[in-house]
Amino acid sequence: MATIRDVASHAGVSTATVSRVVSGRGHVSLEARERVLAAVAELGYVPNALARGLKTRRSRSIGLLIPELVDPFYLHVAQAVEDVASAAGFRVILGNSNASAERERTYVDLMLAHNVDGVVFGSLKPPRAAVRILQEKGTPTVLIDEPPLDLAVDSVRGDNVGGARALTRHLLAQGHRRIALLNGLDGALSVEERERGFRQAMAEAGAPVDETLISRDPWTLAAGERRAATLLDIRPRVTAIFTGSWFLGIGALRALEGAGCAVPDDVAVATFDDAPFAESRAPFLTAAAQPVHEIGALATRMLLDRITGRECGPPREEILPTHLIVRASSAIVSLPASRGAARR
Amino acid sequence: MATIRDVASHAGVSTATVSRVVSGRGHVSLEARERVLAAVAELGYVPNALARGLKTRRSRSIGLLIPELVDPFYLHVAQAVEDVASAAGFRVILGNSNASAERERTYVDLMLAHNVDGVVFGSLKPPRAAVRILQEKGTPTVLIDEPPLDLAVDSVRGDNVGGARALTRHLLAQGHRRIALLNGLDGALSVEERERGFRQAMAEAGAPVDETLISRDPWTLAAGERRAATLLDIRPRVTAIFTGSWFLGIGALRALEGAGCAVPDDVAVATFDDAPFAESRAPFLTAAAQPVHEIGALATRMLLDRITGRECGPPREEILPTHLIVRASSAIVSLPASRGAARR
DNA sequence: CTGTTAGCGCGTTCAC
DNA sequence: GTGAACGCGCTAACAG
Repeated sequence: MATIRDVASHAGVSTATVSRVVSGRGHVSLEARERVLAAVAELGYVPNALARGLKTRRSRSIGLLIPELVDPFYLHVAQAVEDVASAAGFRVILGNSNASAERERTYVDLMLAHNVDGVVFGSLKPPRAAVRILQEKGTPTVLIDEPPLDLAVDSVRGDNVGGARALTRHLLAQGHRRIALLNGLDGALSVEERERGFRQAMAEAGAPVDETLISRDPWTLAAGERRAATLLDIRPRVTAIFTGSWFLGIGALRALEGAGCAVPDDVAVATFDDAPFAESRAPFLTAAAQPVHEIGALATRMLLDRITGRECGPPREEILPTHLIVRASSAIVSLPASRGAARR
Repeated sequence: MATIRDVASHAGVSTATVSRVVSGRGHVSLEARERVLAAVAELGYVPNALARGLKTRRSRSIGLLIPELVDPFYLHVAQAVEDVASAAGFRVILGNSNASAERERTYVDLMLAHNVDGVVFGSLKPPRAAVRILQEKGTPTVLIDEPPLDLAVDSVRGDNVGGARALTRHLLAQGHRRIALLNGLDGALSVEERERGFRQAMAEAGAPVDETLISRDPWTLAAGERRAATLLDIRPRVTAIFTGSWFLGIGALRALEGAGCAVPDDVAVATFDDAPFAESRAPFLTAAAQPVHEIGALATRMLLDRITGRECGPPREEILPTHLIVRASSAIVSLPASRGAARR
C-alpha cells in the first residue's frame, strides 16, 4: 500500500506537493504535477481516507440508518441516497436498525466513530435519544418519515394525510362505507397522519368509523395477514380494507386469498406505499428462487473468515441450490401448491 | 467530541490505560477500570474509528459493491450482508455500481481509501480489473454471482444450471415445446449457465431449440417488455417464455398483458429469481405512492447542503405529495375478463 | 511555487 | 499494573 511518502520520493518532491496535486488545492508547477501524477499511476497510490479524515475532521461519508432495507419504501430511499451521495463524492455507510431503538443507538455511535459528516435517519419511532446525540456532536441530520421532534432538525416525508384521504375517498367513491384501517404501531407520525387522513375523508363523506375496524400492528406481511384474517370474522363484514403500508397490504391480500374472498368483488384493498413491480395484473410468476439470504450471509461469513485469518486455504467456490416455485404464470392446475413455498 | 485524552485526564490515568480498558486488551486494575468507565460514560466518549484504523491498519468495515440495489436478488443479498457484518461488529460501506465497470473501479478505490477489511463484490460482468486491484492490495474479496475468474478469489452463487434446468423441465412437463429464453447480456456467468441449463433440459426432452427465440438484453423491466413484445410477433408463436431474471419476467408479463395474451393459457411464463411479494395471486394493489426516490434524494441533498454549509438556516420540514394509483384491488371496472376467470 | 514541521486521535512498545 | 513517547498517513501553517 503505497503512501504519500512513497509517491513523494518517487517523484522527487515533498509530501506536501503530492498532497497539493492529489487534493487539487494550492498551486503546483506543471512539471512537478506531471511527475507526481506519473508516480501516483505507477505505484497505484490511493490516498488514505482515514488519515485524511483524521486530519481534516471530515470523512466525506454519510450514514444511512433505516429500519428495514427490504421495505420498498426504504429500499428506494436508500437507492436515492446512495445515488445522490456518490454523485457528490460521498460514501454511504449503511445501517439497518430493524426498527430497534437500541440498534439505532449503537449505529449512531458507530457512525460517529467513523466521523460521518452527516446522517440520513429513517425511523419508525421518533428517535429522540439518537438524534440528540447527533446534535450534541454537531452532526447534521435529516429525518425521514418523522417530524423534526422537539429538536431542531431537518426532515422529509410524504404527504401522509393527503395520501390517506385520497385513498379513502377513492374507496368511498367505489361505494364502500364499511372500511377497515390496518395501520402501523403507535408512536410513528406516519401512522397517526394516515389515520387522520382516513378519518377526515370518512367524516367528509358522512361515513361512520367503526373503531373495531381500526388496528395497529407492526409493518410486516405476517402481521397484515393475521390481522386481516381476524378482521374477516367481524360481522357485518367489511367491504374494503385500507392498509397503512405495502407489507400490510400484501398480507391482507394473502389473508383474503386464504379465506376465499374475491378481490375486489368481495373485499377491496388499497394501500399506502407502492412497490416497483406492483403494476402487473398478471397471475404470479413461477420462479427458480435462489437462496438470496444465504448467498449474502455466506459470502459475508467467508469474507470475515478471511479477514480474521480463520480461513487461509485456497479460494472456495460455493454454489447454493435453487428452489423451484410453481405459480399461476405457468401452471394452470396447481393453485394451492404454490402457497407451500413460503419464503424465509 | 471527547478524545481519549479527555477521558484519561478525567479519570486521572494515562491514555494508555484508557486504551487498554476500552479495547479490552492488557491488564488494568479494577479500580482504574472503574474510573475509566465512569469517565467514558460521563463524557459520552466514542473511540475514533479513523484514528484507530490508522494505527491498526484495520477498519472493521467491509465494502459491499453491487450492480443494482432494487434488484430483488441483490437487495436480499445486501440485507444479509448487512445483517451478518453488523452482528460481527463490522460496518458496511454500500456501493451501487449501476453495472458500470468504471463505477466499479471508482468504488474499489474509494473502499481501499477507506481501508475496508474486505469486499463483497457482486457484478454482472467478470470484474477482472477491479478484483486485481483488490488482490494487489491484499484485500480479501468474495465474488457474488461470478466465477473466481483466473484470479484466486472466493465466490458464491446459486446453482444456475440446475435452476434453469428445473424451470425448463417444469415448462416441458406442462406440455410446452416452443419455449423462448429471454436472457441477460453476454459475458455474465449466470447468463451462460442459465442458458446451458435450458439447453440441457430441452435436449433431454428431445425438444428442438429455435435459436431465434433466444435473446440477450439488459436485466431490466423495460428490456424484458420490449423483447417479449417483439417475440410475440414470431410465428409459430411461443407457448412459454423463460426469463433469466425477475425484471425480465415482470417485463414479459407486462408485454403479454399489453398484447392481450392470457397467462398462462396463451403463453406461460417462468423466471429465474424470486421476489418477496411475488407470491400473491390477487389482483394488484391500489396504492398511494410516495415519491420514494425524491424523498431519499431530497433528504441527501439537504444533508449535503448542511455539511457543506450551503444551508445554515432554521430546520426545514419538507412534505412531498403522494400519488394515487388505482388498480384492480379496489376498482371493479378495470379488470380484463380473461384474467378474472383464471382465478377461482 | 515548494519544503519543513506539527499535529489529527489512537494503539503500542518500552521503560518504570 | 501503569505512563511516556512514538508513529500510523495525511493536511495545514508557515517558511523559504
